[in-house]
Amino acid sequence: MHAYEKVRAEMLRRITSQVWPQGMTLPHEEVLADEFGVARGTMRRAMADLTERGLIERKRKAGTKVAARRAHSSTLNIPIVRVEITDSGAQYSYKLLSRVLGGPELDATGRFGRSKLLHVRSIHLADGRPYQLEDRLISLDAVPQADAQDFNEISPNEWLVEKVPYSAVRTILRAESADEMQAKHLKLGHGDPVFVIERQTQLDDLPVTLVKMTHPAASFSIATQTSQFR
Amino acid sequence: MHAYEKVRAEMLRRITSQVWPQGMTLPHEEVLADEFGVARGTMRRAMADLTERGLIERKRKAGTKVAARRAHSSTLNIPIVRVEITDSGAQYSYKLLSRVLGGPELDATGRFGRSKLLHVRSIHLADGRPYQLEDRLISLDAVPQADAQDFNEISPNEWLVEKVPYSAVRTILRAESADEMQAKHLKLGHGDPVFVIERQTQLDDLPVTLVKMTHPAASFSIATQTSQFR
DNA sequence: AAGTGGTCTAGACCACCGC
DNA sequence: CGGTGGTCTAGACCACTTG
Repeated sequence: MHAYEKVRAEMLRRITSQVWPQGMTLPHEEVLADEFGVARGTMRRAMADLTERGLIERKRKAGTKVAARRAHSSTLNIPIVRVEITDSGAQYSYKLLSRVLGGPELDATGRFGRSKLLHVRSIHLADGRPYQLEDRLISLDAVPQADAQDFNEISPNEWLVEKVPYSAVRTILRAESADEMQAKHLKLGHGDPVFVIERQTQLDDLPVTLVKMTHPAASFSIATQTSQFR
Repeated sequence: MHAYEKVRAEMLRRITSQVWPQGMTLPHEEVLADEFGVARGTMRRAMADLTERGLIERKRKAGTKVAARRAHSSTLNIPIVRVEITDSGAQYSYKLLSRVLGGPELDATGRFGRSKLLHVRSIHLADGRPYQLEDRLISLDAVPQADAQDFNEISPNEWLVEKVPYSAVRTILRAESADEMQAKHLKLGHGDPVFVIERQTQLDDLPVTLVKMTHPAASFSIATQTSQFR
C-alpha cells in the first residue's frame, strides 16, 4: 500500500467515524503532511482523491472542510449493446428494421439544424429475445461516411462508437409505456413499461447523433456500484 | 490555461482527429514531455486525466495506447429529494405514511442478517403533486439512533444522508408498472409506468439501509452531461 | 494584503510485467 | 532482465478569494 493510499484511508476513517465531523475545517496541507510524515505533494494526492469523491471541499484562502453530504454520485457505464449482451452469456443478434435518408421533417427536436439526416431503426436481441430497440438519427454533416454504410451487418451503435469521435454526451434515462411500434418490435403488450435511454452526442457543438434506446422493463436494469477506494 | 490543460487538450485533439488512431502506441512519457516542453510530472497529470476518462490505457512495460471505445460512461448524481425539488423551483412537502419496527419477516432479501429493522414509508411532493414514494428499511444495528427518530418532520432520506456515514453504495435503476399501493400514493392508474431507483448502502460490510424510490414516469427522468474537459 | 490551495519542476527510486 | 509507468520528495512560484 502506497503512502498516499495510507493517508487517504486514515483521512477517510476520520471522516466516516466523525472524528472530523461534517463542516469541520481541516488543518492545512503542510501541517497534515507533517503529521503523516509525507511530502506536500503526496498529501495533495490523497486530498485530491477525497475531493473528487465529494468527501471534502477545498477553496483557496478558505481552507479545506469536510463536505456536507447532499447527494449520492456514482459512475454510470453504458457499454456497446453487443458487448453488454455477450458479457451476460447470451447469444447476440441484430436486425436492421429501416434505413431512411431524410431531411428536416425528421428533426422533431430541431437540434440538428439544417443537416441532412440518416434515420436508422434496428433491434438487438439476446438469445433471440428482443433486448433493445434502437432508433437513431445521424447527422450527415458530422458523419458523411454514414451515407455509404448500409448497417445490414453492423449496428449503428457499434459503428459510431468505434469510428466517430465525440467531445460531449448528454444522456437521459426515463421510464415510458410502450407505444404501438415499440410493443410490436419488443414483443410487449401495448402500455407495458419500457426503460428508455436517450443520448445525444456532439463533436465541438456539432450534433453527431441522437439515439433512443428502448428496453423491455421486465428484463432490464442498470446497476452502479461505488465502493469508497476499495 | 495551465500547462497540463494545454497538453491534455492537444492530446485530446490528436486522438479525436485520429492523428493518433485507436490502438496506436504513444511515445513514452519522457519523449512527450520533451516535445511539449514540460516536466514529466506535468505530462503525467495530463495523461492521468485522459486515462481516467478512458481515452488512453497505460500498462507498465507495454506502454500507452489509444483506447478502443467500448462504452459511454458518465457520472450519475442523485441528490437529496428535497434539494432536487426545491432546485427545480417547486414547493417541497413531505408526509410520513408509516413507521414500523420489525424483525426478519420484513427482510425479504436476507441482506440484513439478523438485525432489527425499521421500515419507513413516506412520500415526497412537489407543488403538492406526488413526486417520489420512499420505501425504506433501516438497520438498527448500523443506525441505533434511528429508533429515537419519528420521521414526522424530516424524511429518512435526508436524515440518513446527513447523519450516517457509509463506505459503499449499490444503485439499481429500472422501470416498472405501478402496483396497487404505488398507484394509490402516486395518484396513478394501476399499471402506469414508474421509474424506480433502488439503493443499498453499507458501512464496511454492515448493511445500513435499503431504499426503493418510486417516481411517476411521466414527470421524472435523470440526465447526465459529460463534456470532455470543457 | 496575506493566506490558502494549485501548478510546476528536476530528479531519485520503485515495482510491475512483457519480452 | 530491463523497460515502462508509478510514487515520492523538496522546493519555488502562482493565483484565487476572503477576512
